[in-house]
Amino acid sequence: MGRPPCCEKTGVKKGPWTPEEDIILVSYIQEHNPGNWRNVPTNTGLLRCSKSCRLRWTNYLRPGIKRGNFTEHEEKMIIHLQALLGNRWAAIASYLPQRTDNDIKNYWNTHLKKKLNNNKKVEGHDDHDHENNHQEGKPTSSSSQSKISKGQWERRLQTDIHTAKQALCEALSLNTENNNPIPEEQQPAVQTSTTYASSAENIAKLLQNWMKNSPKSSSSSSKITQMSLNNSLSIGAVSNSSPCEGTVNVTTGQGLDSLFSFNSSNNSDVSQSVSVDEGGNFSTPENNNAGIFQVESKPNFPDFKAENGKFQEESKQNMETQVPLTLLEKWLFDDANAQTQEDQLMGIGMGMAMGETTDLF
DNA sequence: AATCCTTTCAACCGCGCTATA
DNA sequence: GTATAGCGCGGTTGAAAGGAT
Repeated sequence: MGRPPCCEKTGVKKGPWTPEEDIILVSYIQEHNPGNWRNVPTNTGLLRCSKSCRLRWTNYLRPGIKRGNFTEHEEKMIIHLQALLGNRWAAIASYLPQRTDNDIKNYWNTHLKKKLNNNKKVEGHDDHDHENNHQEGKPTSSSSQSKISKGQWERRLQTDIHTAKQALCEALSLNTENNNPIPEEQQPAVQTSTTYASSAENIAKLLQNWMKNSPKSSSSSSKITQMSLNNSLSIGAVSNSSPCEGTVNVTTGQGLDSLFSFNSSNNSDVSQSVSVDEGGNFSTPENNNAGIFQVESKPNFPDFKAENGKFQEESKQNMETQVPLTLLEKWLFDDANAQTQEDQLMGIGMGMAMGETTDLF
């Protein structure tokens, strides 16, 4: 007896989502917040299964998603994290809050894997073991477990932990030490090109029409063109014409402002705790929460911390503690810093675990 | 211009985990 | 302790777009 289907197969629409469906879903979630996906199809009248709705939201419609080309910095982070975590895309995505796990997974499969393979060929490496482990979704460093003794394995495991901590620390510190590490001229066209542009523009048009007809739109309008945060992180109109990229050049109701406007568009993945007041103004505290994307909701704004998944968990934690770093990250920093010197002496710095990836850059 | 091949990525599928009754 | 529902995750698929012949 197999597992029952998540929903009735009959009468369920499949395939690409239309802008109209997107609008229905977005407007529903705007009112009810993400969660309880089971009820979404019935309440919205969408002929989609709940799973499809959730996927569409988390991978596409959710605010804060950056689309388009990956920056060199993002690429580097993905390569590092993939080497450490394996194909745990959701975990990797948690360190790139603007990217979805699906996006990262696709990018890895279509770009980075080839890039690494080419790099290996150029270097003449014959590292099939390493590659196989990636294929199987396991961290590289565990590849030799079966070949080494238990003592060696334990030692290796410890080394892996140190290396992981250090690499994560490095990846995170890239965020904090420099808000915009890539020179402007080297920045990819992420802000000016996106494969989603065409459909996003369709949605934007539909949204504008929809909002014109919406009673909400006339009640309170806020035009957000650009907001420079206290550390040069800018949010808002730096991006392209896609509403999902953070541009809110149209006059919208507050609810939709909050849906589409707080996407950080910088390329360094510096995550910010952004407060939005009732006038649509943004503010950010002094501290940068590396790896955490947090939005403090105020009245009339959807409570995005209630969103499911990792953001909810992390946001909740930060809402409660309001500390600059999560405990884990603090631990990583502290411990990795303490270990750096020791690891270098042991010859197990980043070079060993990341040898082939770091050479890329 | 037509056809075939390759690449990209949105969406689907199935399984595992967790919460709840 | 067990069954069930719901959600999240990773692997895979397939349509569309772009490139090569």
